[in-house]
Amino acid sequence: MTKRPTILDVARHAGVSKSTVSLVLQNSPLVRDQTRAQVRDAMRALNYVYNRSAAGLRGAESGLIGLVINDLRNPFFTEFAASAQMALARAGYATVIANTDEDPGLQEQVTGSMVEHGVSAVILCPCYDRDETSLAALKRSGLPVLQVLRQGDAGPGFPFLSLDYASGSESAARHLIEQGARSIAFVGGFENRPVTLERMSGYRLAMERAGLPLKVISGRPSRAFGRRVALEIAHGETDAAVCFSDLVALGMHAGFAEAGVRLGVDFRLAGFDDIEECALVWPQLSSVRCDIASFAERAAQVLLDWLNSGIAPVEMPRIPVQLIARQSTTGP
Amino acid sequence: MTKRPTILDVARHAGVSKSTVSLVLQNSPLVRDQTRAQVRDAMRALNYVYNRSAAGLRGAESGLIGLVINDLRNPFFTEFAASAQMALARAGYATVIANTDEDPGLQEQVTGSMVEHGVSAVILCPCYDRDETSLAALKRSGLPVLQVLRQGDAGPGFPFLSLDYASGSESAARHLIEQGARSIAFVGGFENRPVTLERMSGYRLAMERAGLPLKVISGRPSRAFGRRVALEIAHGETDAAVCFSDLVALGMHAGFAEAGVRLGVDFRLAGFDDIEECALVWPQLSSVRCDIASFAERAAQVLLDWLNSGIAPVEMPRIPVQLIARQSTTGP
DNA sequence: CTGAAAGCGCTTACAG
DNA sequence: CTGAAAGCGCTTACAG
Repeated sequence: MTKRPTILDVARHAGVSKSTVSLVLQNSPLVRDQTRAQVRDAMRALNYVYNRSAAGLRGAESGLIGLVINDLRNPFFTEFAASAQMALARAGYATVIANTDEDPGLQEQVTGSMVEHGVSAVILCPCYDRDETSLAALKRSGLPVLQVLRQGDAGPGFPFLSLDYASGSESAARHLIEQGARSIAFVGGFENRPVTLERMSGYRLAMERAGLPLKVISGRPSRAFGRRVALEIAHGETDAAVCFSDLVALGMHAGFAEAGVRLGVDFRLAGFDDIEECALVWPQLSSVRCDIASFAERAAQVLLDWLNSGIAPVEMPRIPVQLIARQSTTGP
Repeated sequence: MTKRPTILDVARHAGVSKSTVSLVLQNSPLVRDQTRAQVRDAMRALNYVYNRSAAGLRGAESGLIGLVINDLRNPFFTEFAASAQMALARAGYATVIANTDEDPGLQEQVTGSMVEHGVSAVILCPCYDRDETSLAALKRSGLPVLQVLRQGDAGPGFPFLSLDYASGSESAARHLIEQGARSIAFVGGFENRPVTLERMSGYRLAMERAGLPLKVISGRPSRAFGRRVALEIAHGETDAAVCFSDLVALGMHAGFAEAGVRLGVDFRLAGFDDIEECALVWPQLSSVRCDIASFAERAAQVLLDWLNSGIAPVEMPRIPVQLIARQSTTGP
């Protein structure tokens, strides 16, 4: 494999100066159409490949966006990441991705690496990290960083775009009450975390309004935890649950199947996020739709606008969510 | 935000030449310990950030690996991507990821973009594309490209690392036969594709050996397709199925639940991939374990070895897989 | 072990 | 509209 041709080679081949080639590369209107065509032909003839590192060095945009996700294996975040990456690709940006696996040490490493690579901006769904030292490099960099879906421990360090979790769990709880449930639990999520608190607050509000007692069962937001809880509370007095997430709800779904509890009849179950699977299990799972694909596109757009305008977004409203009622709460 | 300090600033601050700083950056043994310490102090004092674009320009490794995936929303590939990214991060590489969504046009765009960004190598799970023009840029680049999990249409264009799909479906079919099943279908996957053919071949072998008739129900490897098939064949003569993937099997799982068919009793169902969910649904789903996390680490290692040694890997053996029998085939 | 010099492939004013 | 020149922040021989 011989050396890649440079703009100088292209310039020679096209019989112009390398400045002209550079201008063509940037779609400058300064170049005559005919010249532009010549240059393009030369590029094709030589199999020219643009070298972005070189461009970046001279001050151009790197065309690289960092995407830092706390848990990439969770389908909710997978969908977010895939959609965001594709939206960014449509705008001509490549995405450097990293899973921090909820580990501040990893978060520190990967964000540092992204800064070294000269990303133009970052979309961050942070892991929890009390003093947020793991975000120091990002903060120092002065890069546009859009925080999404989860507020870090240190509060609003970066502009924050998220969903209206509170109203989501409120409508879920209200729906369960309307269906006749009286002993409704909130299942899953760790109680000291912002997302949990938000998702719980709507549930709490609806319950208090209806004069019903709260029942919070905290724990890892995983299928395994949900399954365990279902097996424990099956055939008990609890007659419904709002879950922290669909993963928890799907775990409960499996646990209740195992315990012979009929969803929508013996017990009413609502998830949160509305991942694809909800409509494809049986009985179908009611859930709070977050439309994460649209949310991801919105996030990408906010970041691109920031990048283009140079002005950081301020105080973004929470994106509305919507309860999708299915068999697990309304019966078959 | 002021300009980032360069090695020249660091050199001045530390009272050495910039060459020395560069050597420290590369952990060269040529530098005296004391000098190295001085330089490191200066870097810290100035908040120096290494500029990889500049380094790359002068010939150094970019430290960037491309990861091109046909369907990032599929949990099987998500697990692969997340594990590969983390293994690469451990080796100091950042990962540029792209979902091609089975679209050759997108594949062409994103691989081109990766080459422009100067990735050092690529891990590719290609989308199907008859003439593979979408991979032309990658081929021309001469970069190390490791193809994984799926052979492209044009056959072995790049070194290929994959799992022993054939023996997996063979042991699944044999297991079903041993459990007493006689009318066993192979469900899901498009028949003209290499992965489908491989995953089917083991099933075919086992069935022919046992003198049993084949029954192939092809289609999209999705939950929705599996569910539809289950609803169609429920309470029919078919008494077992080997599925193309867990997604198909989980769709069938839901469909059978809806149809009132008892898995492991009325019908024996085996999936393929053994994603986490298999052990967390009820009845638990038997599946062919691919241990995709280990596979991803292996793939990362093969690529890193290639990068370090400069020699392309040859003829890699298929990684063994293993049937995990659970309630859906053996009964509760 | 350390320094001075050249150069990687681009972009960006500045002339013309 | 196009060209000549400088320079982005590094690494890499080459001296010393």
